[in-house]
Amino acid sequence: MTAVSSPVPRRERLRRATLEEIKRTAHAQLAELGPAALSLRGVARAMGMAPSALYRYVDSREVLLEELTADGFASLADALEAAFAAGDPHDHLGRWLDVTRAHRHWALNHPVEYRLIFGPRVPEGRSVDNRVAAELKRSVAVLFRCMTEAIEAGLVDTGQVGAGLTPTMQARLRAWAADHAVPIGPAGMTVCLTAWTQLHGFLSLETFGHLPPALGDPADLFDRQMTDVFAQACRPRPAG
Amino acid sequence: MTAVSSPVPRRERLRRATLEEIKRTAHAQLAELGPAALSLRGVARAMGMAPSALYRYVDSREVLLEELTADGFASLADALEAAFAAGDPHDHLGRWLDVTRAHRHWALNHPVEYRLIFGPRVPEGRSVDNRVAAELKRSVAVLFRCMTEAIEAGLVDTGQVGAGLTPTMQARLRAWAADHAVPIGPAGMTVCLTAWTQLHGFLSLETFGHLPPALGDPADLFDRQMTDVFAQACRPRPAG
DNA sequence: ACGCGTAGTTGACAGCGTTCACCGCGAGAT
DNA sequence: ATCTCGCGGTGAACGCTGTCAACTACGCGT
Repeated sequence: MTAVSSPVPRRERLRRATLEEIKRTAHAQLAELGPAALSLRGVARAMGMAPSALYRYVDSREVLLEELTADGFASLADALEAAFAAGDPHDHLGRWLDVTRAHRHWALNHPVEYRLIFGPRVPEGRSVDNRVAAELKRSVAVLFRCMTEAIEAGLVDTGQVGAGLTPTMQARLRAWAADHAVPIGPAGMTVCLTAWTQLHGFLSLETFGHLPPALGDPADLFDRQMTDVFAQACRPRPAG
Repeated sequence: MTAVSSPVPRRERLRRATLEEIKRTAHAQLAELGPAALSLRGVARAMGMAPSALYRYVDSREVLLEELTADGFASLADALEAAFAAGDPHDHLGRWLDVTRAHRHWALNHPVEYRLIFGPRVPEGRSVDNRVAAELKRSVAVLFRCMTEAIEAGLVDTGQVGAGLTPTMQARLRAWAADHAVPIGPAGMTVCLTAWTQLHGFLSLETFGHLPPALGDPADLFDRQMTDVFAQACRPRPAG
């Protein structure tokens, strides 16, 4: 604040500031109107500038939404990492519950963002090889870490879990793990994937409004499912 | 065709025909452009009529999409019921796999419809107490039936499953079961819910493009998860 | 002090959902 | 057989959207 020499040349600083304001304003509109109703003109109107001026900062409406999606994933990843860091490193089940509950609470507290980031990505192509993929990777990495540490602690019967997978699928899982820099084999990845699909299935049904409203707050159902999916990984498989 | 007396008074027949054509055309546009890009004007253009004429048949674009959503659920429910009917009534695991595979194949073969029906429903309200809810109910009812028959066959340890649920949640589950006319208790509903969330979590991640493309076709991962979720229901719970 | 790049403006184009006023034909009633 | 009314359909219009092009003004570096 008191610095006479700014590290960034002021011009760039102002640019970043307005870009930040654009994203803030867009986020606000998103939160109260939903992704479909977010309009560049509305953002410009709220900011008191001409619609076309936004194009100095944003390539298109789609790109802006993509940017907000990446921000959403980043926020989720932050929440998960915080829960992971605050958990007891020796109580693997407890920390797993902490992290998954954090996931659920983030979803419930950021319903529109959840819809945005976990809703259907645009049809085909759009190889989101950019920040979106990176932040998504960061958030699932936390879930993976919970499981890998449980595996390293000897809680999971990885031998039986891996059985029944085709070699090609094992290779693919290995590649996926390598892409996440997670030091586990196909068996561990299978456990992770099961946990992730279970978690996401519950939350997407809940936040997308497909669970009957009469169910109320299914917090204990969620806890039970998350406990079960963890516990199941810790036992030898039934013959499948 | 040869009838001289039409049961419906011709006027109504024509009306239903064009309405059907509207929905067919809209469905085509939906399949190749996605829900966001479906436009009434486009439908009218493809049908060779003025845009405003559509409003004689459809209240609004939103209502048309709702109608297509209901059709999608109906199509899914048909596929599930067919798989259920074709399955061996005594091989509960086999039939469960048949039904869930049918679900997955429907999702893969109707990607846009899947996004439409299982994507985020519009924010709050919109209590879709109409056909959408009915057809959704019909499709989950098939999954429920697989589980209830397995329970009736004595395959599931319902005693232990029900433990750990709060009384209010048990009551809600009971109400939900009653709403589906499914003769099972809260324990069975918990199993059903777990199976459903697992199933939907996998498919939504897959069809919404959140699984890494490097995974290829995760058919055997899907089979394993569906087998596990069924098998887990058939064993006594770990202490949770 | 000058010139240039950059942020911002106005204005326009095409497309969208939706509404309104009008029009013609076919069916039902007299 | 004629009259009338309603229903399907048209065209124009409004206000909204994303996006682009031409133009202006200001501030920075030389």
